[in-house]
Amino acid sequence: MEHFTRMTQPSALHNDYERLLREAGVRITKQRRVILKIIAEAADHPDAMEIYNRASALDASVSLPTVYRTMKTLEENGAIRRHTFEGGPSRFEHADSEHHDHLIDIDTGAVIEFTSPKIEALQAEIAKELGYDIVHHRLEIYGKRRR
Amino acid sequence: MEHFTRMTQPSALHNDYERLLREAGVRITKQRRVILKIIAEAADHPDAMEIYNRASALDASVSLPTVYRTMKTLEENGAIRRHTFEGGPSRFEHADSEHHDHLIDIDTGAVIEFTSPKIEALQAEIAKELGYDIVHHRLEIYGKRRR
DNA sequence: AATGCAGTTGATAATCACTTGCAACAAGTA
DNA sequence: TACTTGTTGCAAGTGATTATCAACTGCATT
Repeated sequence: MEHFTRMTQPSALHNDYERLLREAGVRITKQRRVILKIIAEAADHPDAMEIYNRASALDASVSLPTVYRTMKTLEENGAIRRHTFEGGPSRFEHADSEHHDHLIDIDTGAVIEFTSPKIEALQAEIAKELGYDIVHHRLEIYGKRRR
Repeated sequence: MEHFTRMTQPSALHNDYERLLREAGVRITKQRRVILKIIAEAADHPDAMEIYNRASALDASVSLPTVYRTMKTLEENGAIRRHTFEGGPSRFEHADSEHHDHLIDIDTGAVIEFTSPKIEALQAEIAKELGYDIVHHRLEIYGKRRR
């Protein structure tokens, strides 16, 4: 079998990201620290509002605009990945995991992660043939659970 | 080589769609006829505003809300396909072509279509393994032209 | 530890991409 | 031609995200 699946694991690497961000000239404010913690511990793919809700519970000083600004900053620094699934708001996940694609359960919104080196290889081949360098790509399968 | 590419071809199948839509109980108003024509003749992937602009040039009585409403109706009846590429508004194309995926030029927004039966097969295999039936999927490669 | 300043923040307003409410209108059938 | 019901334009509303701006705060320096 050439592809495999996994569920996101909570990780405690936010301190590593703090170091990384600091080195990139990003100040570690208490709001960012809280948001970073939320992301690091999330086993799902929360959107900005959900991150705001979770963060507010830990520190009432976090505002929604700051969540959005922070997500952009973290994305630019490679600390998180942004997913724009169909019809909904952006959803985020920490970036300290291997690249993977998503299968979205149309009925529940649940997200299952998977990777397929073969598909990756085929994509690279196609891009090359068209004269392009891949910056990134997105593969989403929308499905219904078979029963 | 198992995959191939093609550019969208203008087609004059809008009359077929008129029949199809009528049979589905959708009234063919002059606004819808104009929009259908725009879509049928488009060789690119215009968004709602662009369709509105092109339609307005042919018939000033077409409004933006009607474009949006019509796109939804056409999508529900399988006359068009909607694409939600990253960061931008929905873009549309007529549905009388084979399924294909997209390579988006990050610098110009240009869209190149391609298909890869191998990738399709791998996706089916993955979904099956996860216990899902594929409703639809989306594969987008974002790249920069190699020079 | 106190200082200075550029980066950050919260509150508020604005923007973008759509969507909805509603009265006037027009397709397609009787 | 009349009728019935779907459609339309306009204006207002929504949801997600971004911009403005004065007040604030990391953090490098003194």
